[in-house]
Formats: sequence, structure tokens, C-alpha cells
Amino acid sequence: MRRRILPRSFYEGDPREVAATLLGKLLVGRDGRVGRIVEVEAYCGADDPASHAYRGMTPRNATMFGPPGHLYVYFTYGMHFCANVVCWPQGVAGAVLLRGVIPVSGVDQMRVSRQAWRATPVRDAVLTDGPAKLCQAFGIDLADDGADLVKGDRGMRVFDDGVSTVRPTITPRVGVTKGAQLPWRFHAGPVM
DNA sequence: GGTAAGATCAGC
DNA sequence: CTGATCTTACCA
Repeated sequence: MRRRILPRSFYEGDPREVAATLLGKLLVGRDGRVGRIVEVEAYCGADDPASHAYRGMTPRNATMFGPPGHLYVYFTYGMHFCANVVCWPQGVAGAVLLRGVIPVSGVDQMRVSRQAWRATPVRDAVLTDGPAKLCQAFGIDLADDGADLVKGDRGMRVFDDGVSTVRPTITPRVGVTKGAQLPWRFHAGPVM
């Protein structure tokens, strides 16, 4: 089926709704890298103690307060990048963390990117199944913070190719200590 | 100026 | 389960 860029309006709503509907969509990156989004988490800004935006705007999280449909990328644990899709209207912080994709194409390039600096081989099964892993695989770093996913100004876009997903599995978020009980993680089962 | 925690990952 | 690795935010 034909690929259609998700419009800006897709991202203007509540991160929890955007997260649920983002499952099954295609993350299209540079060098032909494409992945189907199968795991995401919603972060609800001022309403969410686990959100980087819970206590207001800082230099790091400023992108989250900007217009929706942009990428919010942050650096953490001294070595990893994580990528989010900015939601809600400009001025209201909220985002969806991209936690996992299934490679659709450009797998060779993903392997190369993931293998860099590593001595032992990276198994395909764990190529893009984590927020920092998919950033590595797609070559996403701080230079992509603020990238427009609708215009594709930095080669990153999100498409809908009409593929249907099964009902998402909903669980508490991974790796958070505050708001740990909130069921804001959405995981796709098999994608057809 | 000091420091604790962090939306993680890989290896044992 | 632990080590790696360092930025950020918060407190004094």
C-alpha cells in the first residue's frame, strides 16, 4: 500500500493517544533505513512526574515545548541517545518515546551503525529493540533534536502505509521510578 | 561548586 | 546483577 506522511495534526493530541496510534507506523530515516514502530511510551509533560518536562522548560527539553511533529532527542547515561515524537500544541510539553521498531529495510546500514565500536557481533534479534538501540541503528543523535518529522528536514519522517496492527498490549513504562505504575507503554503484537 | 540520579545497554 | 560513562538538574 502507498506510504503517506503523517500530517502535523496527527501529533497535536494527547501523547497517550498518539502513542497508541503510532504503533505500526513506519519510521523512515536516512540511507534507506526504515523500521516499523512496535513499542512506544507516552510522557505527559506537566501531568507526568516521569517526564523531563514535569518541572518546566530547560535547555535540554525545550524541543518538547515546541510545535508537534518534531523529534525530541536527549542524551542519557553518559552514552546513549533516545528519541521522542513531540505531541500537543506548541507551548504544551508532551512526547512519545520510541522504544522499539522492527527493521523493514536498510537493515545492512542498521547493522553497520550498531556494530560500530563494538567487538562482539550484534545479533539481529536485538538490533532495534530498545530506545537507545534504535537511535544507534538509525544514526540518531543530538543533531536530530528538533528535526521536523512532517517536512523531513533532517531525513527523518514517519509514514502510514496502511498496515493494520493488532490490539496493543498496554503496560507500565520501563525504567522509570516516578509514575512507575501508570500504564502508558504500548507494545504491538505481531504486525500484519 | 558538589552531587545524585538517570525514559540504557551489554556482559557475566 | 553490575559496570560503563557523563550530563543535567537541583541544592547549598
